[in-house]
Amino acid sequence: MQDGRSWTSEEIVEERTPRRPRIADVAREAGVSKTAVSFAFNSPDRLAPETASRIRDVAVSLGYRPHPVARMLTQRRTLTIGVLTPQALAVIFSNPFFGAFFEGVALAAEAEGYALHFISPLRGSLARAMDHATVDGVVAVGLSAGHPEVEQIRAAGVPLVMVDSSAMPDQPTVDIDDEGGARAAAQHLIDLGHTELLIVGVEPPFPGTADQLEPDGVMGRRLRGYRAAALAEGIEIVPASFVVAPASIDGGMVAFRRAWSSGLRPTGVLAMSDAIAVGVLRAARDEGLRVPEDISVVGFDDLDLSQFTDPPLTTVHQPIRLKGESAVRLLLSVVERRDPFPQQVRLETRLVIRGSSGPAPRRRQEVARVRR
Amino acid sequence: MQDGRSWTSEEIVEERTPRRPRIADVAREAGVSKTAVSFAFNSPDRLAPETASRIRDVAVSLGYRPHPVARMLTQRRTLTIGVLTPQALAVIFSNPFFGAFFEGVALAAEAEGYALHFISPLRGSLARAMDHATVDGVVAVGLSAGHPEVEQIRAAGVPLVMVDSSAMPDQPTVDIDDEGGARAAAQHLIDLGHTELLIVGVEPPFPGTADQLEPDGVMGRRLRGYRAAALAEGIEIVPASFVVAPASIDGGMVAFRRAWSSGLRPTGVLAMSDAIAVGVLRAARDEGLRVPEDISVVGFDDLDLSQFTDPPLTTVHQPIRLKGESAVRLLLSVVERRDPFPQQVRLETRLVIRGSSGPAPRRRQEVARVRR
DNA sequence: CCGGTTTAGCAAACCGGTTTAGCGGAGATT
DNA sequence: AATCTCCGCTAAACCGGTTTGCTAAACCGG
Repeated sequence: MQDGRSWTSEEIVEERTPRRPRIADVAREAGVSKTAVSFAFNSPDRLAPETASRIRDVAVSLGYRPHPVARMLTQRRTLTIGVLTPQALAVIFSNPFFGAFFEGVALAAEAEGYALHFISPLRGSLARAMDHATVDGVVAVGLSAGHPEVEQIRAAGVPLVMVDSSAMPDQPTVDIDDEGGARAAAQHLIDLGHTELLIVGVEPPFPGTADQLEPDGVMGRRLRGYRAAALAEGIEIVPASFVVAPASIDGGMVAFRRAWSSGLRPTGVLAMSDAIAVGVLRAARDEGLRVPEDISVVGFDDLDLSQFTDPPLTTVHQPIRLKGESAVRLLLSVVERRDPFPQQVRLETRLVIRGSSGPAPRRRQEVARVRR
Repeated sequence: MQDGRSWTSEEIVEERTPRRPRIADVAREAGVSKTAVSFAFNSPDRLAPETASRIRDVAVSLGYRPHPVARMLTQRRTLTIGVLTPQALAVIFSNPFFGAFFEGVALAAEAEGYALHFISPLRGSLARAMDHATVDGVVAVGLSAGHPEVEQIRAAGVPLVMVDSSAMPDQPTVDIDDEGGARAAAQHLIDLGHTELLIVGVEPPFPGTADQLEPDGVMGRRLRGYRAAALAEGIEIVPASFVVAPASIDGGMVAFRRAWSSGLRPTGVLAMSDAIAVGVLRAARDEGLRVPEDISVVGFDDLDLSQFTDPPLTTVHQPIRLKGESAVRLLLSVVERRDPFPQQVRLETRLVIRGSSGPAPRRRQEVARVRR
């Protein structure tokens, strides 16, 4: 005030970054109460038509939009569903399986007007990430049932649907017939005369996990399916012929190369993911093997790209998009209290026979000879 | 009260679903003020150590966790960044390009402790979706500059970084050297002797858009690159040899088939996306053409899968993940007010020559004859 | 003209936290 | 002993909306 001028608070405000207009600003400008402004937006029928439209005019002229966070607080709903993954999003998004899965999730969510919020371990902690997540419900994918966060989420009273984890009673879940699909895949190779099988599983995200192989997890179920078919035909699956790899093309290549150079000479490979199968395909070819003449490869998932590989991949089809859709629909049914009873959805799988599987080579030498 | 008993309000509450404990509950139970509880969580150093730990004990025994929405409201930050796409998420997630892009986005976001919130047109309206989005900033990808939402977001004071849209002054953007990449691709084919070129562009998401081809958009820039190289060699690109297709394998197949059956006999195809290029590859083979002997195909993007196609795809590499990372880093630098000056980041492209391109066939008949 | 019902709009409470200003008491300083 | 400082904690204001309860005026039929 040294210049003899007095500053009104309004002027001072103008000097700074223009504050986001609040409901009170609109109310003052329009000469009504905050309530009226709120009504103008949410229940215009409680206002005289001309009042409502006048308020709205003032609102747009001020550039006012109700603050979404404040609105969430009072309405107790966020119109957002959380997608929880035990791995970093960066590795999730690189996986075509999740691409398809999220497609289904997005489809069902958008249809009901919900947005998607991805929750992944922040600085290593899923719990910390959950604390920041403003969601009406959560779809957790690939989270093992024993994971500590599960209980935390349930305790927080947030509706939860688990996808592809071991079965949990009184907990909505969505999964597929992993065992049946795997059995069909193994049966297929066995029917073609294969007896030397290599199984490539999916490496669990946390190497440090105590129970490396939960018998009830996805991998456990698939392994059980493979084994069941083999056992029925008297074929033995030795531990050495079961390896794991990251669920990627590279992972599959590395795994096959390692198995091959360790002396294994399978004529049939059962991969628990298409990405791995594609990697096996490539690695096998690099070894000079012909597919399917020298070696057969069967995948799992039936990704879009699997019909375009060379040769097209024989694989176990699972309805990935539908899985995502089902999970969200199930979730929303409990979020919106339409159906408080936890449901368990199990989707079908089926073997899709394409070009990467064929009759086993007559004699093992035939294969061995090829190797250089 | 007909039974002569009086109900305390507490008992009534107990009858219903157990309310989520609030900060006041913890305060009462621990015999302290709300402030103390808040301090126990956020600035424990302002409390006597034993008080803080006692409060925390009470909190866990009650299962209390601060309500994230309430916390957002006071702290004025959501620790979430929004990803805005002009198309439905269901179509976005099916596109491997976005998979890779989101990988980069997720990487940079998670590194700074931010979660991801996807904003897509809700019931057709991006504006409506934005109104519900609780984010500290937005990365908009593929949004044309003229899109009305852009102004709305800026007016709302939400920091915004635009990726792959036409350049906007005083607006942070991230894009790539589309023109240079395209020029290199076309030059490559021309150097190989190709003169009959087919260009397949990416169909814009909104067929109804007035300016189908913004000269400054991604497609406009790439087309300009193709044209520049052709023009320099005196090769003419007639409108008929420029077609568009959805950015998918299927889209590429359909587009090529249609072009072929309409009588076009290109010896070289310039596709503006790898997905399209892969589709072209397949469709060409379906027509009995050999790649690259009869026809060469050059893509754009260099997706992971492009090195695994048959033959491996010659394509223009762009650093997709880096693009996502850069966008988020740029965004966070303004969100966290480290750098208020809008920056424009332009990333390099480079031609990657693989197996899908080769010398043009000697005579055009040579190609025509192949056709059945 | 009167009692009863609608209508239009307001003040205050509330959602569930954080933050500011300040207060009483203990220990240190003069 | 009086004053100062620091510590540990609290009351109240605040973030920006929605919702409840209520009132004054307008409307209505009799």
